[in-house]
Amino acid sequence: MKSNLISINDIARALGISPSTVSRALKDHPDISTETKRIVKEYAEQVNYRPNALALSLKRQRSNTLGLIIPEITHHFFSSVISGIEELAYAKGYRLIICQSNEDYNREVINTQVLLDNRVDGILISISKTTHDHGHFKDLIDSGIPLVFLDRVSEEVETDRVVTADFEGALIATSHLLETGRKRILHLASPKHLHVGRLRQEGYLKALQNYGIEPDPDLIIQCDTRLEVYQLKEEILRIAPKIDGIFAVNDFTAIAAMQILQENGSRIPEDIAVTGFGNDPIASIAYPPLTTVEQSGFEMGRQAVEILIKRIENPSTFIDFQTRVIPVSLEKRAST
Amino acid sequence: MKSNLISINDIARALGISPSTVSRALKDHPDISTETKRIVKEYAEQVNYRPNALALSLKRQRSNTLGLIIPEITHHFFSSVISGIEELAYAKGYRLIICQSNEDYNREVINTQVLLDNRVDGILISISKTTHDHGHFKDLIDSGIPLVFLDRVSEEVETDRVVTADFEGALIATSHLLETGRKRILHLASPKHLHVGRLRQEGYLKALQNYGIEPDPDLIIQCDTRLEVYQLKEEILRIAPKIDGIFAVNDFTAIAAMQILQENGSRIPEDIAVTGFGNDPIASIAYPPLTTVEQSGFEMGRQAVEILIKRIENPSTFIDFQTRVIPVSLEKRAST
DNA sequence: CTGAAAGCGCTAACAA
DNA sequence: TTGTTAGCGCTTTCAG
Repeated sequence: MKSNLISINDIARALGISPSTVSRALKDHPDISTETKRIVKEYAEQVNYRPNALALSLKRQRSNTLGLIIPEITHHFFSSVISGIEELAYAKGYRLIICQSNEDYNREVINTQVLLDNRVDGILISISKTTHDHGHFKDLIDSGIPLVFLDRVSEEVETDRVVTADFEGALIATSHLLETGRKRILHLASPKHLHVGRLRQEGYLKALQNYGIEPDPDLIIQCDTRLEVYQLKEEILRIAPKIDGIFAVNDFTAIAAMQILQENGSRIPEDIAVTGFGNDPIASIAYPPLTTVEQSGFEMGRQAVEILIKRIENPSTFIDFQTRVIPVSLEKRAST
Repeated sequence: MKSNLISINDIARALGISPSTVSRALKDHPDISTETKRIVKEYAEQVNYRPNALALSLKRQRSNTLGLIIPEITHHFFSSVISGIEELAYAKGYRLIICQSNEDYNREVINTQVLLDNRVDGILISISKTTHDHGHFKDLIDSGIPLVFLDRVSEEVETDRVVTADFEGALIATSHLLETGRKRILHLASPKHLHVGRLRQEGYLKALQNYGIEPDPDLIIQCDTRLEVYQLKEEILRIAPKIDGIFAVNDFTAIAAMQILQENGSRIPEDIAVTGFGNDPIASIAYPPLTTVEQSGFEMGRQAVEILIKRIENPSTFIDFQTRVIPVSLEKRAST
C-alpha cells in the first residue's frame, strides 16, 4: 500500500473538515464527537498517516532526540555504552544521534555544534583524549541543554557524570597481584591528563601503599595502546627481568604486553602475572585468559540516559548534580 | 558567553530589519548590500546565532539525516560498519540516527517507522536474523525513501546493496584447508534463511567440489554463535575424530570450537585446522591465532553511504540498482 | 462540537 | 536593496 507521506491537512481536505479537528480527533481530544473521531481515525489508518516528527519538534520545541559524542564506536567498551544508551532511549521514546570524535578535539567541538543545531534535548559525552580545553562544554551548559559525562569526564564542568569505579578497580586488580605474592609490579599507564588514567594509577599506588611497598617511578610507563606496547617493546623487555607482575590500564595493553613477553621467553603467570582493565571480549580469549576488571559499559549507558532524561523531563525542579559510580569486579583468569 | 538559541527573528528585531533580509544576508545573497551583510553577520556572530536544523528540514523537506538499522551495535563487524558510515556521512554533512534491532523482527519494523517519522532522507539496513517477512522494506520503497541494504540483504526487495564477497571468502578459506591436505572438513553454518550464511555454505561446497570431494551432510552443522558451540559440544566432540578441518561461518564460532576441541585434547592445527570468517580483533589474539577471512566493515559502511547519498541527491536521474561486492582476502595465521 | 488563526524558525516568490 | 507574505506540518487559543 502506498503511503506517500500524508499530512493532517491532506486528511482534513479529503474529509472536508478542518485540520484542527483532525489533529484533535487523532489524539482523542474530549471535545470531538465519537463519530468524527471514528471517521478521522479510520481514514488516517487507511492512508497510513504518520505524524511528521520534524514539525512536532519545531512546534513543541522538543525533539525527543538525544545526542552522543563518543571517541571511537569501534571499541567494545564504547559500543556497549552505546548499546545501553540506545536500549533505554528507545524504550523512553527518544531517538539517538551518534557522533564520533575519533579522539580528535576539533571534531568534538564541531560535534557539539551539530548536536545543538539539531536541537537535541540532551547530550551524552565521553571526552576525546586530545581534548584539553573544555570551553565547548561550558557553552553547552550556558545554552541550557542538559549534559551528562560518561566515563571520561570533565572536571572543569559542573554537571552529571557516570563513571567507572576506576580507583577501586585498579586497587583490587593490583591488590590481587600483591596477594598472590607479586612485589615488583609494572604499571602501564594512560596519559596523565585523562582522569580515568589518573584514578587507575592512584588505585595502583594505593594498593602498593597498603602492602607497604615503596612505589618505583621506573615501574610506571605511559603506554596505553597495543601500538605503544610494540613501540616501547625494548624498554618493557629491559624491565621484564626486574618485575613479577603487570597492571595494565586496559586489556589491549595487557594482552600485547603478554605477547611480547611470551615471545621473549617469559612465562605467564609463572614469571610475570598480568591483569588488565575492562573485561573486553578479547580478555577471555587471550592466551592465557586475562584476569581483568569487569566494567559494564551497557550499565553506564543506561544510567547516563536515565539521569539525562530525568533532567530533560523536569527542567524546572532543581536536582543536585550527581556522579554515579558504576561498580566493578575482578574477573580472575589464568594470567594471574 | 550566553548563546540561548537566537532565531533569525530575534536578530531582525534587534537590528530593526526584516527576517528575510537577515536570512539573505547570512547566506550572502547577491541582492543584499555589503554594509547590511556586515552588520548582520557581525551581530549574528556576536550572539552566536545558529540556524535551527529542525526548521530548515521542515522547510526544505529534507533533513540531512540518514537512518541506520543494525542488529547489534556491540559486534565488531557492525561497529566498524557504523564507523565507516559515520565517517562519510559526517564528511558529507549528514547526521546519523542509529537504531538497534537486537535481531528482533518486531523491533526492526518499529525502527523503520521511527526513521520514517523522523523524515530521514535515506535508510541503511542490515536485516535481523528473525526477519522473514519483508513487507516493511517494501513499504519503505513505496514511500519513496532510498534504501540500501548492507551485508545482510533482502532478496525480495529491489534496491541497492553492499555485500561481502561471502561466496568467494568461503571458497578461499575452504580451499586453503584443502590445499594444506585436509579432506574431512566440518562446516559450522548459519541458519539457511540468512543469505550470507547460504552463500558461505555454497562457497564451502564449491571448494569441496573443486577438489573432487563428495560433501557429507553430517559435516554441516547449523551453529553460528559461541553459545551454540557450547550447546552442541557433545555433537561436535563426537564428530571430532572423523574430521581434520573446520570452516566456521564466523570467528566466534571458530574460536569457541577451537577451545572445546583443545579442552578435549585435540591439537590445533595438527589434528584439526580451523578457519573463521570476519577477521574480528579476537582472531589475531586467539590461541592459536585464527586464520580467517578479512571483511572490511568500515569499507562497506562507506560505500553504502556513498550510494545512498548519490540516490538522495539525484532523486530524478534514474540509476540502475547496484550490488556492490566488497572484496575479501585470507588472513593466514597459526590455526591452519 | 468544530473552525479560524497564529506561530514554532526558516525561505522564497513577489512587491515595492 | 529590502520588506511582505505565505507556507513547510502541527498544535492550541480563541471564537463561534
